[in-house]
Amino acid sequence: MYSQAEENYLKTIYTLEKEFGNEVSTNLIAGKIKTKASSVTDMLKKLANKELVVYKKYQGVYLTETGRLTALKVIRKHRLWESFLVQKLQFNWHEVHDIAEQLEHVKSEALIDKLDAFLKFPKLDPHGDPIPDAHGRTILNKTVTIKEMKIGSAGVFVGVRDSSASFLKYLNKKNLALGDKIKVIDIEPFDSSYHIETKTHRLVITSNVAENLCLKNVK
Amino acid sequence: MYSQAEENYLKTIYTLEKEFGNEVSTNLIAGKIKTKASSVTDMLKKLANKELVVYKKYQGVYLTETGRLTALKVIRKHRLWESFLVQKLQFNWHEVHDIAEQLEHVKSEALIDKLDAFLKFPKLDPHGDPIPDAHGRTILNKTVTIKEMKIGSAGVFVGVRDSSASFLKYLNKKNLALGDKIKVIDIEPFDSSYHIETKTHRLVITSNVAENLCLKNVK
DNA sequence: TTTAAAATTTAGGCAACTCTAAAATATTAT
DNA sequence: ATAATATTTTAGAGTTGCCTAAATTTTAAA
Repeated sequence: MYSQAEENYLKTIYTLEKEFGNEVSTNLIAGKIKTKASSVTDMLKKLANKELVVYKKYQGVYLTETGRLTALKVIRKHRLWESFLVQKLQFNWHEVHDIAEQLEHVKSEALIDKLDAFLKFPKLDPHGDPIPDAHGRTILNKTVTIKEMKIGSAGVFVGVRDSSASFLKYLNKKNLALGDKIKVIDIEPFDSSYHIETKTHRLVITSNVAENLCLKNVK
Repeated sequence: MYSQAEENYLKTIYTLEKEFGNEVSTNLIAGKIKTKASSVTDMLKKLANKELVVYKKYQGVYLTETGRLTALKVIRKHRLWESFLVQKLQFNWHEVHDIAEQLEHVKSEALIDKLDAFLKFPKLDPHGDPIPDAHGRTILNKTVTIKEMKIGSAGVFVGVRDSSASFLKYLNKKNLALGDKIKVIDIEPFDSSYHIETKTHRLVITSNVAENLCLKNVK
């Protein structure tokens, strides 16, 4: 079993690899988890000893297969807990991150399997990110932003590009929630604003907003 | 906020106070949480500095009001999580303790309040122990063992006196679960065994078992 | 009431994880 | 190519929570 600190490093390295390509630098990690570079160096040595990462002094790190799988298991737990918090406990999706950050370190295979079943094996979390299965596999998560859609097409709102608190609050205010079916009614050529429609209401969003809303199953 | 270790000590001191009266000894605590007496001494000093316990060298400890409330909040979380695991995730009640032991340390008032609501504000956990409310208050938990019941009376099975794994397994095998309505059909004077009835079946239990099953709302 | 046994505390140390400050290495700009 | 700058590592140290071994205090027994 790995410590919470180790799990956090692995998860961080995993997401940084995705974002910036392989070979993650010490400073990048330090920035992400708000520690000092020297602390990161210490931990990287420890992870390298356990063969969870490949680390060469001054050259950055990347995950081994074991490291990647371990990271994915933590991410799986994080996203399942987030789904639980939103779907079952009625949290808003911008409130759940810090809580899931703690829950993801609870150790029990049985717990996470049963939670998965309880939630009916969701494939995407409330932010629209894919939930890895027990083997670390995820579905292809082909999403399209509203900006890429044509008039008359519709899809299911599954995620955002910008997950800043302010943007998430904007969505709440406008009554746009994950899982909503959204249809593009009209596109205004003048300012490329979008007229969209949900089950309950219609509204106009700016092009800026349109490129931050991700939809699935667009037809 | 208190560390996990601190919370565990407070919880342990609370339950030992209940079981053995005030002024809990170092060795008692050490035995309960499987550490050495010297480690306990270290921690007691720390807790005393934070005014969570009153501690006099060689004289044992007892909780302050703050300490007691903090302990009760941890116990509240533990029991709510146990209820969740059994009621929603279909765990058996003898499997949930170790998982709840981890979940009880997750920090979030909102989380525990929403969990409480999701479970419909239960008053007793799966073991029949009372769940403190946010202020540390519990319902009077008047229970009666089968041994104390008369022929023809019935009640709701809410807890056990002996919560050893082997006894809990026995109950599972006999298909006796928390929440079952149990009626006393007959008492055999010869060996004082009890003939009891649930919604689904009848069985005979020894006097030994009868004094370990607690029922509520007995009429 | 003195002594032997049991319980508790102190002293010194270890492991995990963090930090600051200084040293080493890499990168960039001239 | 070399100097200046930025990045990374090392060295040394602090905190939490645990340990063992030795010293102290309490308790129970003779």
